[in-house]
Amino acid sequence: MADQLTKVFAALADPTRRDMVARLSIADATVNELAEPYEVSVQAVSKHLKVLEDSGLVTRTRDAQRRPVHLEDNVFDLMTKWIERYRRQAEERYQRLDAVLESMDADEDTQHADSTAASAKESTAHSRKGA
Amino acid sequence: MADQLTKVFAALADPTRRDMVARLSIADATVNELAEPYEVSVQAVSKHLKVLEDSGLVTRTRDAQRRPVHLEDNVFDLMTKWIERYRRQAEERYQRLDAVLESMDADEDTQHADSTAASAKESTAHSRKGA
DNA sequence: GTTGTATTTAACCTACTAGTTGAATACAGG
DNA sequence: CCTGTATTCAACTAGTAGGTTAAATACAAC
Repeated sequence: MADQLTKVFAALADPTRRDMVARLSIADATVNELAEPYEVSVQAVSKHLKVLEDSGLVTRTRDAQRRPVHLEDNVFDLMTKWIERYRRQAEERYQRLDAVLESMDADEDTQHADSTAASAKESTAHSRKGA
Repeated sequence: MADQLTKVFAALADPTRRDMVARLSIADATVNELAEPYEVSVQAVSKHLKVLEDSGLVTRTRDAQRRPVHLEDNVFDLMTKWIERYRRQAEERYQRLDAVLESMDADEDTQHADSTAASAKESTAHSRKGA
């Protein structure tokens, strides 16, 4: 019932499932092959795959009694689009803020910064590294 | 105890929290401001913020009795790096597969494709669109 | 110091998640 | 047809997630 973005993020919020995705990025694999390196039961892995499948991250074909699992790389776009949208939004905002602070720096000798400006300036120290 | 990638994906696997992140990308906000548009209690929003904070997606400063929430956009990099790594891996693999299939297409008139090749070829139909 | 506002903590409930084991299903091969 | 292999389904359990209300804390302002 949840939208796909919710399902995809939830699917990847599990280290075992992320590891499965990592391995599937190299080659398709069957349930048993995928389960082999983990300590959990094959049934548990089958459940993980159901979650990944429901999220659209993988699909399964049929090959006799085997169910090869295949990674659907296009689903990644859904996430990156969401992430990039708000990252960009945030970055733009910080750029505007930086511009304001720079113009305040220019005045610093003549006019002393009040407490509001000081705290606003302090808040730029947080995460500006990619710049 | 979970690693940050797990926490970040889990944090974003909730529509309310994603919406908060979206709003915080535009401007910092207090708990009450954030809670206002949602139907849930302020306490519930406070919990959501704790999850976001534990994941590193937001930080909080102090301003009298208020606790302004601030989005840490650098955490997005963690996700995009993970995603891009495996997307690239998968894409490279498909490119190799496509190359193999193209060379098979070249032979198609003289030599009929066997069932293995046919099913392999069919599997390319899945998600090649960004190409 | 009492009152009002912002926020967190505590205790509790319900639903879901990830795991288990055991049984069922589907198919291949002798 | 029987056996082995691959996978799923069913039923159960322990832990966690997201919500609630009530109480506690922190601070401002009068």
